[in-house]
Formats: sequence, structure tokens, C-alpha cells
Amino acid sequence: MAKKITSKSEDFSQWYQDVIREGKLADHSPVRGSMVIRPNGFALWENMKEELDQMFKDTGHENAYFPLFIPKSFLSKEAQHVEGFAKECAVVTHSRLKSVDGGVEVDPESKLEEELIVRPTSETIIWDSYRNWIQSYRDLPILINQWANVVRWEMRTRLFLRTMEFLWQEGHTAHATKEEAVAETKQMLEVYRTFAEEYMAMPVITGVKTESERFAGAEDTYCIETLLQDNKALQAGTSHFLGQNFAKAFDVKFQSSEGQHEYVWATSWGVSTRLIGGLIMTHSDDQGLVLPPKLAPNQVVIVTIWKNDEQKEAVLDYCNDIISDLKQLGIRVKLDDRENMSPGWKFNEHEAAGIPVRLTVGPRDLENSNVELARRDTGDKNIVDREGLAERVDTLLDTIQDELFETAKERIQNNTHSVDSYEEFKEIIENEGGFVYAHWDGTAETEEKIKDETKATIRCIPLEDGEEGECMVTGKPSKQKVLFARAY
RNA sequence: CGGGGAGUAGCGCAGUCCGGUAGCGCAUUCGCUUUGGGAGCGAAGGGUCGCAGGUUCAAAUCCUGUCUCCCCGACCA
Repeated sequence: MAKKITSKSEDFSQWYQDVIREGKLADHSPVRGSMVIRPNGFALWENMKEELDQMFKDTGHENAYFPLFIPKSFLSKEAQHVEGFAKECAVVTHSRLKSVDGGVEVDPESKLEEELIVRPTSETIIWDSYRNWIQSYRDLPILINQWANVVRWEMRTRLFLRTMEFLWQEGHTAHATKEEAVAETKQMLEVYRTFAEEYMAMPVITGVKTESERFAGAEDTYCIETLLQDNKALQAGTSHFLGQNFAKAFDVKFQSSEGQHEYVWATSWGVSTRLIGGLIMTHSDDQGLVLPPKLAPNQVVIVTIWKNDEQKEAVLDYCNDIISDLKQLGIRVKLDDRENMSPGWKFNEHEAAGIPVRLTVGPRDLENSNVELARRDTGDKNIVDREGLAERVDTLLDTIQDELFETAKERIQNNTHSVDSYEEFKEIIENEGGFVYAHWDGTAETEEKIKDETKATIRCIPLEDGEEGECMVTGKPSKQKVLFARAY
């Protein structure tokens, strides 16, 4: 058997790419850094989207859509924001092409009066609208989310984790008070934590970013951070308290119940197709993708085996019966009755696609009233009774979901360290990687020095209070240990 | 932007050093046999060798230029 997936231990980066290819999640497109999301990958995204969308709606948000193009001038209205994004914007300068010698070139006469930016994020275009929507405190809060694509002209890309164009959701809310906006920011962080842990089975640390890692234009950036199987960290989602920065930049004021004119308070929050990269690097193995049952497009696949038409009919009847039982319990099941393809080939294909449970049904099973049941995550394979099968599978899916989370949590715990000296810190970062808690004096200078010397960054300042101590580098006072790691 | 690698059939690659009929594996199509961990045999289809110049009787191969992609860095809510 040809080995199609490079082992994780041999070359993690190659493994990651192989898993994506074999799982048919995405392809590189002809344009650098952009990808084609294939049906398997998109179905996964749709499931994630569906769950998140419901969670947003349950917390009072509604969906809307704002344009892809943003006038260039909008980007410059918020000083920090432009600084953060200016270097990675795609700019539309012309509106048409013309034919030249069988090819096409940009028609210089179609140059735009004002160039358009392809949105790298939508704060500016949205706050321009909010100005028109908000006059009174009675118009607040505005709780809007949009599902969209954005473009960031990244130097270095990687499928799902960082692509030039990616899919995401971005929530943009407007509030009458600071307290309300801060509460919203924290609420959405909690939504993200819940989604990551309960649906993706991906344990995360919640915290707040340091000033240097903060979103361009935010007062505070809250985040969920996870640790992947190569012991590098991934920022999986962010929720920003934007203060009054965008309200001031776009002149969005409201009249309070006391008749005062005040600037509106803002938040924004987002997660992207990057989550799929995180999901892959959290659970998958050398056989390919491993998906948590709650998000798997297909939770169960049934592989059929027969040797003649008579058997075929009996096997299909048997399978349809099973499918109907599974569907009654709301289980997503797919029948793989393709002929001219060996069972072994199918097993490998479904494993690479990460389907959590596989049932194999052949003449032997019909005779004995049972089926073969295999778990994707552990590789366990058993013959089980047909009787009570649907309930057994239903329970098993829950078990797999829980165990994936527990396994990942244990792995992260085993790779989380707490140190007191810089020597120890450097040693761990260099040799083992993982999360490292350490005291830091709170200055950007020290943070920068640590980054230069070790490539480790402060992933977040954890939300839980920690013990006071002294900075591992400068010895100055530190309120609590912060979380360091090398990150994607 | 630095370092490395690669552009040859749908995919993965060999051939390039040393110029001479463009190949292999997988996939595809057809036929038969198969099916409990990537099936076998037989037949068939599929190529401006990234692009542009140059050298030569002759270029995938040598020379010059150029474009693109991937990987590792630097950078990056």
C-alpha cells in the first residue's frame, strides 16, 4: 500500500498538507495563497457556520450584509486601524480591460476616481452605515453579524490557517454604554469558547491580548488560544472592545435619555475558516482527518459488501433498515454502495475524510444479525448486534465527541509549563514548545525582547487572576503569569 | 523580501549532468474476473515538456531572460 500521508513525526507541515489533500478539503488555487474549498471542506464549514449562527441568534444578533468594496478614504479615518491593515490590502484601481493582440490588458482610461479597497475587515464600511442608523439611545444596541469573505494580502500563507482570501463571520455591535459593550465583548468570547470546546472538541485558553498583539483600532482584544499537535499556538477567535474609536472616526453619536449627545461604544468579533486548520491540527492522525461527531458532515458511513445480485439486494435492504433507524435519531449517515471499488479502498478513503463511525455490512453480517462497527478516532473495530444498533451508535458518537475533547485537553495540559526563570523558559520554548506561563513586567520592550530572542509571543493574559511575582527577564513586579508560546 | 525546491498527460513523478522517436505509476474509458483493509488480466484514450528569445542539422535537455507555485524564515487582527 502506497503511503499517501506523511507521518506527523516525520514532517508536520507536510502531514498537514497531505491530510487536507487526502481528506479532499481544499486545493491550492492558481493564485498564490488562495484556495479552492472542496465539498468536504465546505460541508464542514457549513456545519460550523450553522451552529455558530444559531448561537449568535440566541444571543440576540441578526445577520446583514455589507459591501465587499470600501472607499480608500474610509480606511484612513481611524489612525490605528489604517496602520494595522494598510500593508495588506488589495486595491481596485480600474474598472475594465481591453483586448490587445489576442490578450487583455487594463484599460488606462478606466482608472477610478477613488480607488476601492477589498475589505480586509468591515468596521469602516459598517460604521459608515451605523452613523445613518443611530440618532437616539432608542436605536441602540445594534447587534449585527455578517458572514462574508475578506482579503488580506499576506506574505506567508498556509491552507486554512492563513489564506489571502478567507471566509469568516464578523459581528459588529453598537452600544449606549461602555459597560454594555464590554459585556458584549466578553459574552461573544464565551460563545467562541463554548463553540470551540463543545463542538470542535478543541480546548482553548481565554484571555486578553497585550497592546502589541491587539486588533488595530481596539481598546482590548479578547481571544481564545489553543495549542496544536506540533506544540505551536493558534489564535482561534477574537472579540474586540473597540471603545469609542470608530464612533469618533465616523462621527456616530446618539442622544441619551438625558438629552446629551454621546459617542457610541463598539465591539467586533470574528472567527474564520482558520478554525478548520485548528480542527485538523487538533485531532487528526497519520491516517488522515479526525472529525468531532457534532461537526462531521457525515457521522456514519456504511460500506457494503456482496458477491452477487441476490446478496446485493439483501445487503441493501438490511442497510436501508439501519439507515432509517439512524436517521430517526437524527444521525447523519451515508451509504457507500459503490461497486468496482474494494472495501479496503473505501475504508481508507473514509478514514482520510474523518468520518467518525464506519459500519461494514456484508453477507456474514446478515447471517448473524450483526454489523462490523469501527471507530475512526481510536481505530477500534468490533462486531456488534444489529439489535439496538442505532442507540449504540448514538451513544458512541457522544462518547467520541467527549473523548476527543478529553484527549486534546490532556495533550495540552501535558504540554503546558509554568516557569520562573528566563533560562528555563528559553529551554522549554526551544526544545519542547507548548504553552509556557511566566511572569512579565507588562512592558512592550520586554515582550519584544522575548520575541526576538525566542520567537515566543504572549498569546494572552489569562482572564483568571494569578499570583503576583517578578518578571522572568527584568525582575520587575508582575501581577500574574501570562501565557507564552510560539504561534502560527 | 531572504534561503531552498518545483513547473513534462487529470494527479504524482522519471528523463535534463552527457541534445537524437516523450516515458513510468496512479487515475480515466471498454471487456472479463473480483469485493471482509488501497483487486487482477487484457485493450484504449490522453502532451504546444510554464513562457519568450538564442545556439544547433536537431532542444524537455545547452545559454539568456522572464513568470508562477510550494516549503522554511522575516512579516502578520
